Amino acid sequence: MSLAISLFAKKGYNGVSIRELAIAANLSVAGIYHYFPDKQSLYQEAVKQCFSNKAFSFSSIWQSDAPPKDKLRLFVHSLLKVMLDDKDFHNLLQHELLLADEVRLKLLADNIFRDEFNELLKLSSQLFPQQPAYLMAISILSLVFSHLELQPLGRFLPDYQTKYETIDMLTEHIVSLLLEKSITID
Amino acid sequence: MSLAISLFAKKGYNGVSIRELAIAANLSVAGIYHYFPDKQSLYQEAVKQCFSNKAFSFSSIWQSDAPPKDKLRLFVHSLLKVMLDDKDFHNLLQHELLLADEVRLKLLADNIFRDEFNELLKLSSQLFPQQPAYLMAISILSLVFSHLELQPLGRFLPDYQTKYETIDMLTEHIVSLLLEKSITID
DNA sequence: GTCTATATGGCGATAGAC
DNA sequence: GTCTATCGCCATATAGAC
Repeated sequence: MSLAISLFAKKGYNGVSIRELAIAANLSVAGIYHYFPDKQSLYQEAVKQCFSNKAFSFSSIWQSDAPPKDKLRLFVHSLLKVMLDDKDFHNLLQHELLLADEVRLKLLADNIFRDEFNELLKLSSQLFPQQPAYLMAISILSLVFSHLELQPLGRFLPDYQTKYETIDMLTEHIVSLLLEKSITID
Repeated sequence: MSLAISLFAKKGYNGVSIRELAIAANLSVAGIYHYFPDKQSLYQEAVKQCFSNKAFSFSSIWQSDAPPKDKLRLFVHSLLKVMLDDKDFHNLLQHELLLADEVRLKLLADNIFRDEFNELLKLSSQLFPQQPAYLMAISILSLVFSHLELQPLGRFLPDYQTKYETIDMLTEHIVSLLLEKSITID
């Protein structure tokens, strides 16, 4: 199944055939249909397993009594690590966002993201009381998410350096961007 | 051709058949092959046209003598507007980032994004001298990009309000997040 | 449970008339 | 330039033996 997840993550639903999945599973095509009624079911099971495997266990962060700023740093670092360690998760999530199937996105929101997002909302309202908590939480997620998403393109943009892809540098940048006053010249 | 762009943006390369494209173009399948040697060429032409249509004409912003902070606000607002006005562009870009074809991403970087990104780098180093310009520029793009990308999911998350999707509210949030000191409680 | 064999249909692409 | 007709292939899915 983990091979199926990987294939769907890399090539998308329409990019993977039952034949490929059968080979990856060391099974004949008919063998696949013994376990799943059709391709859609297989795909949805793959997504479900990939996402719930995470279980997004950031609970130790939320439960610690570290100061909010440290919690933010830990969260950003952990999220970056989860995404970098499991590119399949990142890619599958992007595919699901693109498909934008309302039913499946609602399941995702309720089952996978809801609790973590609530904690992130709390943290946001503590650290950034002058901003709407919802927008602030999305912004934090955006910074992590999109930095990774843009990396394949960024490698060809001016001023790019490989060190900008390291997890520590990204964490430091994102956290200080969020927390430190910018010294601006008007 | 704009119908082809729309189809590819919504369903991805593998999700659209030549037959669909033929119907959309009011042509027979063979008719399509009079103009394009194969499906790949048609797709690449669609991408090219969709992206260069933008030409990303933010030049008036860069050339103005407005203070840097105002330029930032104008840029964020304009980029949000471009993305919201042309969802096909946004979706097609996401598909291209997911495919991560090195050759095509390099073309994209060189032909479409390079000049605008250079301007954004300049602005970033003016406004945020304490941050690496590259990371800062990517962060600005990330905030715009991912807020939109996460909208379909965000609608099912706690604390969501429809007003958070308005272009003015998003602009205000992103700009003030970047420019204003956060009043944090340790 | 897993296989071979096959049904049925859509796919990308082409031939050749007009 | 645009069409109808068709090719060969691969897709999803099923039937039925073992």
